[in-house]
Amino acid sequence: MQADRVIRALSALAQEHRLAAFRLLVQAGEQGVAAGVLAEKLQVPPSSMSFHLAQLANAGLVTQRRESRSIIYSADYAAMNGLMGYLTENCCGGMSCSQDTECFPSPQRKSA
Amino acid sequence: MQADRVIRALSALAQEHRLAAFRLLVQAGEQGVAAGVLAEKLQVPPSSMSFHLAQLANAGLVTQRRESRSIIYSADYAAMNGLMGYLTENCCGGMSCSQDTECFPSPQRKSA
DNA sequence: TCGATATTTTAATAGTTATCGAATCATTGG
DNA sequence: CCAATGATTCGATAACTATTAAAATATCGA
Repeated sequence: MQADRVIRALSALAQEHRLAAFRLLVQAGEQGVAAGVLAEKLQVPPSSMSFHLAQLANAGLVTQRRESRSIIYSADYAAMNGLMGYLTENCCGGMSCSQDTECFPSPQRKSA
Repeated sequence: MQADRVIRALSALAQEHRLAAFRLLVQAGEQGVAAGVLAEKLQVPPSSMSFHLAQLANAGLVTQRRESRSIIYSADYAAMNGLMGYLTENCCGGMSCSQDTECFPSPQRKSA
């Protein structure tokens, strides 16, 4: 992951509502959560939520799919892995048990 | 680490010059780097560098000490560990080899 | 003490981001 | 097709962030 993408990902997460939304999406897993549900859970008006979700999508941290009238957002674990990898490599002295620090519903290790 | 601190840390790193400065500080280790040296390496005017270093300090990611005329900045590995821990726990599904994902010149594991 | 060096603070300005109501677009059920 | 539902886009505004020259502060060496 190159610095430019990293900065967009960090900016995307560096905001109260977006960090909260992303956490919920991570919890929800592959299944994802509808935009309206996120707005309600976070007590944010729909247009604001939409704005924030667009930022997360632009940073590549979430994907979206339409399901009937709803638009369902899901965390992109590969992108988050990429971010964590960059931070570990470049901002952490390169430590951490390198061979296996993956975020979870990633290719391997399908979780519960 | 609580969400508020995490957001300040993420905001601090979500900027070209600050991310670059922090990377240099991580590389430099305990020894640290003077503000002026950072300004020169990053090709940023001193007053701008100072502004960015203040943001990093405010986020708790760096510490500073005076050494004669210079002010030496160093990465705070514990803070970075805290950030990584939060992200792993809350934004990654809680995976990663939890017992040992420390950034390096932390208490244990003194590095090369 | 004076001048030079290293850095921060101040202040003005430009640019970016957040907020949210209203208008718009897409999908569905009747 | 129409009304209802779920979501996004638009547009105005407020708040914050970045940039940098100039002034101020701190330390040192002579």
